[in-house]
Amino acid sequence: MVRTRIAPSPTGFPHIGTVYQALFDFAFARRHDGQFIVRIEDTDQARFVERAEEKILEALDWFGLTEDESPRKEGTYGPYRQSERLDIYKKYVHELIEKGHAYYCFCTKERLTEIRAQMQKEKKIPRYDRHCRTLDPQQVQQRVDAGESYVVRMKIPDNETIVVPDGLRGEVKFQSAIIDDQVILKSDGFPTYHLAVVVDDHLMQVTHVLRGEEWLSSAPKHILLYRYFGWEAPQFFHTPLIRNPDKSKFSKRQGHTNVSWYQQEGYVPEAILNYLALMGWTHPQQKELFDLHEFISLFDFKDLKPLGPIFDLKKLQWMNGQYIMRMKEEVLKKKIVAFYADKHLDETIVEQSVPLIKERIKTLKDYYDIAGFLFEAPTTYEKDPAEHRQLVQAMIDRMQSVQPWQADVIGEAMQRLATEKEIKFGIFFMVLRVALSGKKITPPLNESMELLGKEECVRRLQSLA
RNA sequence: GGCCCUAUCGUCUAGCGGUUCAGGACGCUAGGUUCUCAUCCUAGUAACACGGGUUCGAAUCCCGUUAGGGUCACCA
Repeated sequence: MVRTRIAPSPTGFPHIGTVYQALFDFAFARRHDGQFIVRIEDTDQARFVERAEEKILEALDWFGLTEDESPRKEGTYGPYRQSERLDIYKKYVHELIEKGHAYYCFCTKERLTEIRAQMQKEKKIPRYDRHCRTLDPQQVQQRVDAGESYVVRMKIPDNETIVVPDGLRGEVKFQSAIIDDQVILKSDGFPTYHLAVVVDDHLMQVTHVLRGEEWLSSAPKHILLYRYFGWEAPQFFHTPLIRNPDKSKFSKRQGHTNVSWYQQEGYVPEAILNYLALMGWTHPQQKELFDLHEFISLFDFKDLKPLGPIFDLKKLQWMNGQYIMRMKEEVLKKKIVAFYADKHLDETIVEQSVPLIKERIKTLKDYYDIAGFLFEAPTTYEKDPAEHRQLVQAMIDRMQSVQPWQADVIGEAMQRLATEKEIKFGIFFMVLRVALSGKKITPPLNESMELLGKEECVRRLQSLA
């Protein structure tokens, strides 16, 4: 049985990095008829953001990466929100204390800051001095009973090599001597990530843990916890972090990390997923364009490469254009109408314009830039059409006689006029184009004119003549 | 700074000791098609970080250097 999970913290907007992770988890779980879980890691009350959980789940839906179990889809291993599992953690913390693998610590934050500063001054590794590790057990109990504030720390062995098996890198070795006695239960009664993640992954029977590379250095602590509990650890895969163009960790400042940005810019989820899949993974036939279904049938964690890819918006743009181009016209129409919901576009015009623009737009947002003139007459002109008053008047006259008002007939009539006037097509049609749309770049003119209707075309030209 | 990870065109990557003076894609440049733009077609641009080994032979294996990244919290 394969069970994967993402474990986002509700501390902000849905992050594209979370989607990146979810894509692999989802594909792997589907491929093996397993389950993909969403567990909300809300153990940091200070950073909690209202509605963040909801937005993360909505984002997954948008991408078609809907989970099998989560706070909104209770399975048999819930609850799926860590803040609702406090009793569970407490129980396991006590088990660790009883087994002698963890201990109470009463050190104040002030003291900790002090010793850290001291150690840094002495150029030693800044870590906890294990002061409370040797406290008298009876005194400890008294202080706890007296209600004194405490945390619980796990004991790290003195001199041991801890091996972290990583599916992408092999065995990564760490010396225990440099690892801190990590706090596993905070003074507010909440567990830290390290304890919660181990307990939950075990209890929820997660088999494959895919998480960011930033967790690799704390993985030995998790390995230790699994050992202390006597549990079998899941398989770990620490994925490279997506990077900014300057190779630093993908950040809001330099890149677009917020999923909603992509939605607002008119990217389609299929293209984003396809693009993301190509970061660190290669299709066996070197294919670049493939859908989620195909990806599921091929993906394995083992094929991931531990390199930190840079997010290239240009390529995403190209890919988005490819998806739009290949999309069924009916589907594209619906997406455009939905994207411009606030404009209440005339659906018939959108439908008829889709064949004209599908090869010309890279994002849904491009649609109105290129086809907006079909819905409203231009108010500004990229070139001054007033210079060609006479020509415009001639166009109007010729249009009146076009019958029927169809693209090919219109085109023929206009070409004939241009020939008569001895004007090059390029120049002639540019004047007409700008006069009708205000723009130098538009979809094919004849078809656009047919869509606009004779009356509207004439009206627009008359306002200039 | 310690520890850990990584190292092929600007970017994403193929390559898993010899058939590669390194292939594809995006981007960029030039040309063709065309009423603009886009699509499409053609061509071009551009990389094995460096230094040692191992080997008959290294982009491919080993070591070191350098560079980049991650991490060193009662945040995840």
